[in-house]
Amino acid sequence: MNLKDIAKLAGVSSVTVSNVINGNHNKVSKETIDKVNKIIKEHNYVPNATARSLASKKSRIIGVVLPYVGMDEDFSRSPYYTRILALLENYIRQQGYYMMIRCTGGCGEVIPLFNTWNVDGMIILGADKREVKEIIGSIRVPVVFIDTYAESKIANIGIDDYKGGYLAARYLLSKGHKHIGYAGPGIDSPGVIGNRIKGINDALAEKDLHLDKDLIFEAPTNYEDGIELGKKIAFASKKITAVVSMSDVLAFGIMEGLHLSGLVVPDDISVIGFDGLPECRYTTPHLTSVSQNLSRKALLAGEYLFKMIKDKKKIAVNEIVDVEISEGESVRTIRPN
Amino acid sequence: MNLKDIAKLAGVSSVTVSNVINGNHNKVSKETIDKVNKIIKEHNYVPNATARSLASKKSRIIGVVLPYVGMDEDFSRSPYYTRILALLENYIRQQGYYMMIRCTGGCGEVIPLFNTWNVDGMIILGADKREVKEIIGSIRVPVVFIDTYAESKIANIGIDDYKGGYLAARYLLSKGHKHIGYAGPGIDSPGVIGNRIKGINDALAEKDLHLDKDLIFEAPTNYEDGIELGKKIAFASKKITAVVSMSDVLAFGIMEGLHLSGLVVPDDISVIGFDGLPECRYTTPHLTSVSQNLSRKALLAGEYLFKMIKDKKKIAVNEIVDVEISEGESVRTIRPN
DNA sequence: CTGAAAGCGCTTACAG
DNA sequence: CTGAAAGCGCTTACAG
Repeated sequence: MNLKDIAKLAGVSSVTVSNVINGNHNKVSKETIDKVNKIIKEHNYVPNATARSLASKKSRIIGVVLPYVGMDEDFSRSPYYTRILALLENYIRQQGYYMMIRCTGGCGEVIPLFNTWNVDGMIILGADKREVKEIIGSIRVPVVFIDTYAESKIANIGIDDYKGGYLAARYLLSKGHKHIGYAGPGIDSPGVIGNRIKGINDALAEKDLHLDKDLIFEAPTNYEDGIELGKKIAFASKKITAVVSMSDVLAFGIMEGLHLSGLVVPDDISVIGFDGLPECRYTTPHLTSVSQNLSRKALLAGEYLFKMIKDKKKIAVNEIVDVEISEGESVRTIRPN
Repeated sequence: MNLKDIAKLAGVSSVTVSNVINGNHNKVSKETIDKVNKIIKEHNYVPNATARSLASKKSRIIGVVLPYVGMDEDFSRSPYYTRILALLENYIRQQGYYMMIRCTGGCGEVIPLFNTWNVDGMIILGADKREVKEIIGSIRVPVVFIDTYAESKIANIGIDDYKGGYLAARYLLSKGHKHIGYAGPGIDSPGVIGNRIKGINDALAEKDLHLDKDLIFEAPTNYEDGIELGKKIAFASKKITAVVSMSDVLAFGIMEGLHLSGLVVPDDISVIGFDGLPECRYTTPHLTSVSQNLSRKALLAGEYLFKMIKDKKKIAVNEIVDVEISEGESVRTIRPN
């Protein structure tokens, strides 16, 4: 069954059928519309999307790019990406578009991939500054980045990482903690981490404190590395009373590592995470975390993308979604003695 | 840049370029191949996938269908689906195919969707018996189901649900539990749940026990409902000492509900989950669970699908992946007094 | 409001 | 080994 068949059955031309399907109702009479629709329904006809895409140069496909670590990795390692992905799927589906997803180490390799499919737009998660130029230079469709810091004119949806770091440290300080540790990627990483570190430092500085070099624990933000980090922290300087972790998943690992080392959270040491995932409630004690509004991030990403697609012009914008402390029970109050 | 441009630059016909791109090396001389490839590389040419798909009637797209609950739901609610999805993405990507995903309430609505894109194959998660007929009746490409019970001749990858139920109950019995509860979807659901229930009952029967009606707690398998269920269980018959939950996420909720009610797991009550997700290690105590090998399920699904695609014929098969108890600390040993 | 013609960028037989 | 021709199933101006 194709357009021509339907046209023949309806006694009209393919053009007319095409106009009916595409809702160009100003070009077709009411009766013709009804007649054609009836035949379409009777025969369960669905237009061929590849032919449509080829002819119209639109695909209704949105390409979504997720970062991955190695060939054997999969994105489920990161509940954060998973959640965003699910939210985007929902949004894209409700727009009547299709979602094509791809994990990749370098966004460069993804460009030919999506060019090949004439995607109407792309959403790229966690790209770094260097990749951005390569991407926007060679892609003509609208792109929205999530969590990317770049000088270039791009549409980006991020969070207030500085404030996140600041709030985490302030929260711990307000609970009487003075010797605060850091756990996460190398503290000299630019962008996301750099800004959080700055926030932490500024909060500490207000109390004439600073991040002690001995209390900086660097590791990738996943569960397994978290366990190792937890063990290290357990045997580190005795004065440490709290740790700021750069992700919830890392924090889960840290809590486990501390537990395995015989320490109790929060009695012996407090932990605060970052992201505020639903999984924070799976742990005992529940993880206190700097919570970001993922629904809002996904919503904004979708809205900007479709606005660009509909208006056919790019938007340069940097939307910063607010963060807040979501309290669990993993931070204890130290009484000033 | 299109085929024709490349052909012109290389001084050959489009057919020849096409043959080079598609690796029909027996049809082109070595020198021509090199010449054409050089030009392709120089100009960063990528073939237009929609045109290819239209002409060849192959798309290299695999459609993946996930079940969802309501319009506002997203699949991240279920770490189980998320994990499978991530594993499938990895497999599909490594085959050089594209993955298009879709959440849906009824698989019926997904048929026109994927027909429209000429997908080369589909993987459908958690379809129920009634949907199967509708799907296989109206789709011509290879389909692999995951976790589906059906009489029809289909390719399905499942787990040994009966054994899972049996092992869970046996495990609890071996620890001295006699009053065992059930938590999960309605126990008269056919398929997955029905078989697990049967396994539980058979294990209990071996000890002249049975599932007590008072100890059956029905709810959808998600965290929030789990909390409510945990509270109910806490105030249920005093004799209950252990609960078998039909999913890990539900079990997490139950543990939380019990905790909120002042009960301690496993001291006051033991809990065993189902799935064996990595998240089992996030809880304190770690959740003991009937663990299924998700990597293997995804691998088998991928292998069967691509075998069907390559051999161009359907396979009827029901692969049952083994399950085993993955021990955490959420089940206590009751001393016979 | 309706349709004939051209074209989107490929691949598929087929002929040489 | 190479290429001319036809066709995949649509949409896009354009003419009426």
